[in-house]
Order: sequence, then structure tokens, then C-alpha cells
Amino acid sequence: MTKNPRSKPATMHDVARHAGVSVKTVSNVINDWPYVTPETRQKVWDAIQAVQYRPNLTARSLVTGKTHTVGVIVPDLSNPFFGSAIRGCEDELLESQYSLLLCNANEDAERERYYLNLLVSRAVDAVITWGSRLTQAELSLIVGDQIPLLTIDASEPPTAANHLNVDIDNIAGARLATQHLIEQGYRRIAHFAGPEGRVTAKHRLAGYRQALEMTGQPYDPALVASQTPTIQGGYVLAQAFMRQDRRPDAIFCYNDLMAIGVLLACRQFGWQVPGEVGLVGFDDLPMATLMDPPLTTVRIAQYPLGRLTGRLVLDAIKNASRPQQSVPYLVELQVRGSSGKGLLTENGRRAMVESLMASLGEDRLGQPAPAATVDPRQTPDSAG
Amino acid sequence: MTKNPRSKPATMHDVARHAGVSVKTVSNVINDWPYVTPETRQKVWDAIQAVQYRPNLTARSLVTGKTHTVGVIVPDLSNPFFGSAIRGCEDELLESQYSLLLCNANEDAERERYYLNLLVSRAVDAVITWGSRLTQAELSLIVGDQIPLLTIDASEPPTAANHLNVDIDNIAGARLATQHLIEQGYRRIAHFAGPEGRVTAKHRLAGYRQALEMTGQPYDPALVASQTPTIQGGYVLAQAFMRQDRRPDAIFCYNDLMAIGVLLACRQFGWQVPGEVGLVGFDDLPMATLMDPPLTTVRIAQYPLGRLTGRLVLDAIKNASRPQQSVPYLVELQVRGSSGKGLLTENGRRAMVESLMASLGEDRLGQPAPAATVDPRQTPDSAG
DNA sequence: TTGAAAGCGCTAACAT
DNA sequence: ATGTTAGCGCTTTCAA
Repeated sequence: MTKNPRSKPATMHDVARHAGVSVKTVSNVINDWPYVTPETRQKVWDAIQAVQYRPNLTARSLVTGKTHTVGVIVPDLSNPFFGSAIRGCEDELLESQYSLLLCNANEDAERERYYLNLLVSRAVDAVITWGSRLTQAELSLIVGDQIPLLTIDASEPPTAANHLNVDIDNIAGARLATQHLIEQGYRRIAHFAGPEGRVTAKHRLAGYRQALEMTGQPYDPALVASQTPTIQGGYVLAQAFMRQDRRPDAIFCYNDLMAIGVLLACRQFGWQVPGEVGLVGFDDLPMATLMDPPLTTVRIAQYPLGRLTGRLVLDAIKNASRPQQSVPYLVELQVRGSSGKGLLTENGRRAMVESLMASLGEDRLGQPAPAATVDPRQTPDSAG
Repeated sequence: MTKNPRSKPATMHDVARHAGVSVKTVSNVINDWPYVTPETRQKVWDAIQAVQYRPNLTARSLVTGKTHTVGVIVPDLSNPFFGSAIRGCEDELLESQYSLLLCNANEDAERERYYLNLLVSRAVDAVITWGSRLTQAELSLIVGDQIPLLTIDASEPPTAANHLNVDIDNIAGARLATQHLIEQGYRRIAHFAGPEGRVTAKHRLAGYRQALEMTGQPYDPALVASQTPTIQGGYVLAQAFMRQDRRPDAIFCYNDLMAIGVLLACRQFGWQVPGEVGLVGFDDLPMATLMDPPLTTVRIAQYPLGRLTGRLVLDAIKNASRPQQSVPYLVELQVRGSSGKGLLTENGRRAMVESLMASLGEDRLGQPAPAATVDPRQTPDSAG
């Protein structure tokens, strides 16, 4: 007879009783302890089936001190950047049977603090925080050095033991982007910067200035402004700048979202991109390729980066190796249509869409690529 | 003297000893038990500070049987739809101090099964699964009726007690979309359907057929094909259909991703949208508005839907009320540029961008709207 | 108002 | 190869 479905879930004791063995034996079977006779093993498995036993991981965690859980804090869940990144991380964690506790800090330091404390109280085995707004001192204070902490683009290099940082090469990326605009012949290049006080914003501005200096261009503070790193932010700044007498002829944006805002403003007011305004973003969001013109941008490969973060914390948890505290992550310029007058020929556009379709692979929008050809006649089972 | 930072975290016993009271008293203070003298309370709080105590939620869960955690399973984390939806859910859960355990089923029934079992083992207080591929029988078998289960667009109505389904009105949405195309004067309207066997795909096809019937149009199976619901899927089908002799003059797609794929193909081969091909999607992804032309689509308000799911499971957990097993969720047609020849005047386009900027609010891409005006002169702290 | 003790379901010494 | 038993850190009767 099976158990009454409304009763409490079965415990190891129930299994033990049912199988006529001790709890230790049940535990042994479940944890693949080698020294169990096949018969006993079978008996136990049968009992497990019979009483519908499922281990209570809370209890296990209490005694082992491990929750097999990683806490992940992101600044803005609705930013598609993190969808891909978290997916990569989750894939990596799954392989080691770890779960992911997701927290959306919502660009709010207070909320981040709250979550950090919560994750420690929940005894997660590691914490990952993206674009943290807290100082290393505060992070150390809250997290301590008992539990591995991985930051991505933290504002300072990690100080505490057991803390790691992934350093996205924002300076080089911004330099590349700006150089590219200069090479394309643009001369009044504005920079729409991210939130002041965020390091990534600081670094991307620095890269912009480096490129200017390296090519002997003057740096004009009037061509730089910061805003929230969103579509609206870019849109607002574009209007403000493009309506001036001496408008810029190109804009390097802090991120793709801002660049898209600029693109929208240009579309609305009829400013040609890339003819009148060259445009470069940062991140390479999945949607960057879909814009018209497709957005030139600095690619941070999100899915691989997500996998990397997963691998790093897993290593830290297993204490495998911690060679350096700061892990660099390279970026690369993706030249597409928005940044060069000669970039948008008919053929170029066609090649671009084709390569997009090819690249929309595992780590991009949507699922595995469908077959290249299809019979339009094939209809789904009809309904209604 | 503060505790050695390398030692184990402080427990309630440490606090009790430090404060010279019993563990019960500490527990009372932490859980706001009313009958504690202010002095004792203060003493305990001081001790908590002194030993840097943080409650161990694992232990608490073991005894209370509640983990204050909700498991959420989505089919594809890189689909921006879920970024917004999960954000809504998370916001709702946070208000009640619940955490979110995120699982990406990756469109794989096996992986979904694995996660479902895991979540039960982890004793989450509720489970939410989006677009489940499992039958109600299987869901009931794995989850049981002890823990609340909320499905969104499940393949069948829930059978078990304690199970709820949110029913997105796919049929009506598809009908609206198709009717709209008919009203715009299109006559050979194709439907690019979603994966066969998925109810949402079935329902959207049904809505398409309903609209045809209601307006006396013939239903032509040759105008329907199914594919993976991705950009590539849409791209592939568009090529197959548009190269036929008798091509469709409009396409209603299963979702926005497919519609974007169609748009890309049209862009590549020079088919005018909406002139030669009218196009309607489904979902209203954040990026739908950003396309050129902006995509007409059936809006499923993602952030509010996410909040709703959070509220529903919270209600179920707290046993507040469970009036019906099936909660309807309405959709609405968003007419934009891709579906009507008269829809893309200069003024219309301008109004569209403006309303987009206005609507890019709390529940959309990016953060709260920035100030409408800005002084471009304001520069961030210079660097490098 | 506070304390002592039992026990949540599991793992891990230590016996046998 | 299997059983006994003692906790993990907390909440919760039940006494005091």
C-alpha cells in the first residue's frame, strides 16, 4: 500500500523501517557509499520507491554546512545582458548540481546590501555580484572571507582572501570603439557616459580619452555627458546634443541601450545614421544586430562570461585553485552598420544578416538553429 | 573583543552566553515575541552585534518546514520575455521576504523534470513553471498537492488541488491580430506557427482560423507552417514562403522573435514591410518597439504578469484564498508600423517614438525615466 | 517573563 | 557490511 498522499513526506526512517535496515544504510545507499551489498542496495531502492522518499536537502545542508546553492545578484534583471549571462552561469552550475538563488538589486545599493546579508544567512556556498555598488570594505564586512565572493566589474580590486573579480576590459574596448570612429573619418566624437561613480563608466570614458590622445585629437569636455544607461538616457542626450549648433558627427555610447536611444532619436528627427552621425555602443546585446542599421558595438560575450563566473565560483568552492584575484575578460569590437559610411552597401548588409543567422547559435537569442531548409507545406496539428 | 574572523559563524548559543540569557530568549527577541522586557531585548541586541550573529536560515527551515523560497522554472532564460517577467515576480516576492530559486529548463522536458524534483527536495514553499512541457498527471506526481504549484500556459487545466494555472488569452490575441491584418486589407495571410504540441501554438493557430472564419476568408493549410519560435525559425520560413510563386501578403507569427526573423529576411531581400508584407508578432518583447518598422504585436504585459504570478503563489502559500484554479490573463493588440500601409506616416512615426519613450517606464527596458531635459555640459568626474 | 529540553531529517563518528 | 548515536542551529512545547 502506498502512503496517504496527504500525510507528511517520507523520511529516511520510513525507508529504513520499510526496508528493514538502519538509517545509516539508507544514507549509504543514497550517497553511493561503496560498501553495501547489491541486495541491500536493491532493497533500499525498492523501499525508496515504495514510500516515495525524496531526501530533504535542508536537513542535509544543516549537517554538512553546504547548501549547494550559489547566490547571484544582478543590478537589473530586465536588461537582456543578464538573461544571457545568467543562463551561462546556470548551465555551469547545473553540471555540478548547484542551484542558483537569483536576486535583483534593481540598481539600488540598499537592496544589494539586504540581499548580500540574506544570502549569507541562507548559507549559500558562494556569492556572485554583478556591477556591485558597494566598496570592497563593505563587501568584506558583510560576506566575510569564509564564503567565496565573485564580483564582476567591482569598483575596486578585491582585498579580502577568497574574493575574486572578473575585470572586463572596458578601457581597451572604449579605446577600440573610439579609434574605429576616428578611422572612419569622424572628427567631433561625443561620449555619452554611464552613471558617474560607476567604474565601468569611468573606464570607458578613460578609453575614449586615450584614443583621442593617441590620435592627436583634442579632448572637449563639452562633448561628454552622463546619463542613466538606458534607452531613454541615450534618447534624451541625443536630443540635447543634436540640436546644438555644433553637433557631434559621431557618438560613442556607454552601452547599447543608450546607443539604441540615440538611434531612435535619429530615426525620429531624420538624422542619418551612419551618414550624419556615426554610432557605437557597448555590450553587444542580442538586439544590437537587429537594429537598422545594425549597431557597431564592443562585444562582451555574455553567455561565455556567465559560464566563466559559474566555473570560477565552483572552483573557489571546491578550493581547486585560486591563482589570481583578478581575472581579465577580453572584449572585441564588432563593426556593423552604424559606424561607417561605407559599411552599408547592399552586399554588406546581406552578408551581415547571413552571418547574424549563422551566429544566432547556442549562446544567443532563441534556441538551436533550425534546419536551413523547410517544407512550407508541413502544417501543425490543426486545432479549433 | 570581537570574534576571530576565521572561526565559525556565531550561533544563538554564543549570543545567549554573551548576553547571559537562554537561547529561548534570544529566539524570542529575534522573532519579535512581545513578552520580553526592553532591557533584556537591548541586552540581546547588543550581544548580537558583539558576536556578529546572523541567523542560520537553514536550521530555521528545518524546524519550521518553511524555506521562504519559491522555485521558478522558465523554458528559456535568454528570451527577454522572462527577464521582465521574473523581475516582476521577484519584486513581489521580495516584499514578503521570499527568495527566488531560478531554473532554466532550456526547452527540455527532462531538465524540467529534474528541476521539479530538485525543488521538491529543496522543500521550496511553492513552484512556478512557465510553459511546462509536462502533463498535469506528471506534474501532480512529482510535486504532489502539499506544495502549491502555479503553471503559466500549462498544456491542460490543473487537476490536483493546490495547483493553479494562469491562462494567457492566446486565442483572442491571435484572433485580434489576424482580424487586424484583414482590416488593413491583406488577403493572403500566412501563419508561422510555434512548436507543434505546445498548447500556446495550438491556441494561436486556432485564433488565426477563427478570424478567418469570422470574416469569411478561406483557410488555406498551405499558408501555415511551424518552426522553432526563434529569430532563425522566422527567417527560415520567410525565405521559404516569400520565394514561392503565390507569396503571402501578410504574416502573423507565433511570437515576436519569429516576426523579427521575418523582418530581417525582408530587409535582406528587399521586401517592403508593411508595403509588400504585413507583419504581426506576439508577446510584445521590449525590442518589438525598437525595430524598424516597429512591430505590431499582441501584448502580454510581462512585468505585471510576473508580479501576478508572485502574488498568486504567495496567496497560495499563505492559504489566503483560492477562488478559481484557472486565472485568465488578458492580452491586447499593439498596432505599430509593421502591419498597415497607412501606419507609417512621418507624424505617426514621431508619435510612436514619443509614446515609446513615455512608456519605457518602470516595467520596461532600463530604469526609471531620466529627466526630460539635460545640460549636455555636465561632465562626469574625469578619469585616465 | 524566561529557561530547559525535545526534536526537525539528515550525516558522520564510532561500534559491531 | 551494517547499526547506534550524537549532533548541525534553530523553534517550540512545557515548566518555572
